[in-house]
Amino acid sequence: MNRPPARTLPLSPTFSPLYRQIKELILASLESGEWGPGDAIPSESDLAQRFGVSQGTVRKAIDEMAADNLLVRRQGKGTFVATHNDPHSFFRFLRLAANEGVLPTSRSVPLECTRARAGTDVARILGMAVGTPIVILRRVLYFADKPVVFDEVYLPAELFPDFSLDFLNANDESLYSLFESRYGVRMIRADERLRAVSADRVSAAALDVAEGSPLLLVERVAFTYGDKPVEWRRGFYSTANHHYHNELS
Amino acid sequence: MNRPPARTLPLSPTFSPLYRQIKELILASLESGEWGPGDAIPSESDLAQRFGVSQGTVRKAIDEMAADNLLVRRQGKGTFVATHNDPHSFFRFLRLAANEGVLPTSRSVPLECTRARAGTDVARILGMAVGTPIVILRRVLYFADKPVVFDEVYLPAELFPDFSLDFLNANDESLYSLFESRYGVRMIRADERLRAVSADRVSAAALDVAEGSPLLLVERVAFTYGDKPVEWRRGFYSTANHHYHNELS
DNA sequence: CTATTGACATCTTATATAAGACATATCATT
DNA sequence: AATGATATGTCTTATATAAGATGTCAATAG
Repeated sequence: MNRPPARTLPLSPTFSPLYRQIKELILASLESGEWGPGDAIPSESDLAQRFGVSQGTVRKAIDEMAADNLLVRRQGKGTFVATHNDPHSFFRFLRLAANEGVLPTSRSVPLECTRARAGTDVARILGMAVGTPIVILRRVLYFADKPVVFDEVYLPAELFPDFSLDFLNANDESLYSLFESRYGVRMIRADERLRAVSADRVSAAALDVAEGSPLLLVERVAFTYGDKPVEWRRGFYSTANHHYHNELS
Repeated sequence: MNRPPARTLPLSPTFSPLYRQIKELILASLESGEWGPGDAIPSESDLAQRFGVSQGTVRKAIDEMAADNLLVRRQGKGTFVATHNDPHSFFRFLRLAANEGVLPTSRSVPLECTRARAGTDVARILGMAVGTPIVILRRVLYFADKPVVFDEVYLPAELFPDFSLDFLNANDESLYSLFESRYGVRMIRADERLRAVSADRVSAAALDVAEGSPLLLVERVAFTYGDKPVEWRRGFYSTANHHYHNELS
């Protein structure tokens, strides 16, 4: 039988199996932009040759990255870089569902887009110095012409130049799709914290509910490659006819 | 090289790859109780011989089941049936986190345990006829001696005989751990729907908050093998110092 | 002549099997 | 307490077949 080539196994505290090292290499290529969102990456055997490992090892690395939603396999066609432009993963991060029936098509209405400087909260969450320029976007998501989600989005201004209301109105893609295609910032993971709060004047007005009525507050920190936080979002969900859906396993 | 044995591939609309068929067979053995929670299942090669396939095919089946949290691999020891008794997966379905610091140890205080008959809601959700006997449990979860979660749990009485307050007080395991060890009912998946609601008199009293204050309502349907629903739970979370944590990817 | 069809080659990923090297836990022996 | 045998899962490689997607090209029908 074919003996595998001799390999120096560090066995040290920093040991990681070969397929994971390959995963890191592929990840680096993704991060560097060698293959853009929606592109096909080279075939498994090409990558195997390039990295000097067997096709099965590359396969295992890609398997994990497909499970992480970083890559998408399509039998007979190839393996593709995941993209928020793909209608399939358009609402990958939106866990909203209608209490009955299916979620109707949504409409995003930007309210205002302002420039500011990071306070302590935003600075801590986005890993930046207090006073760093940020962009604040407020918008409402409508479903069947009813306001359901009022979002406040905080972004580092450095990464999103020219971000404006006009720009948003000219594009009807999803926000993350826009981030990806216009600014080259791909969201790959997010952390959410959910609480119940009373509607303040602003969110009550935006969502057309009584001040003080209960709202679901969804605070999200979204990360790009390297676990770098690049968005903080506070979403107020009106949960009279909708709910946040989560599957546990 | 070794040719695989000739195999009748149905290619029909109901085709499923061999490793998935093996998965179903292992699942059937789990469901039948051949290997109980916490037990080690036979080695991959044993299973391969038993099912007449190669070890690698068994491995792929087990890989998926480990990803589904049905099995747990332990290098050098074996593969084990997942259990809610394992401290590791004790709070597998509880997504509660403290706003700052780590979640302190919890204390579960049962309030009442009553018998009733299923109304239309419970009957629909648990897939039973209206009027089927059910058990209703109400309890409060305390963290650092503060009430945080008020739970109403609806169970089919048939599956949970002898369920009573005394019985609960005599056991300080988690509820699912109890279900598993005492009634042989293993929860393997759950669906949750989250909403913000106003505290009614009962939940306000249980959680020591003002009536009308906002609470996070977490409605959960938990399933056992074969996607059979066996628990409906309405949890009211006081989210002043805690939150529901969810990771998206 | 043009458009459609069908056969075919050639990509790709998906599935299946086998085997060697190795890490880790258990247990009996020294 | 240390040693060594054994069993097991893990990691890697190799090979072969199946099947989906797609383009080429010739035959065919209109």
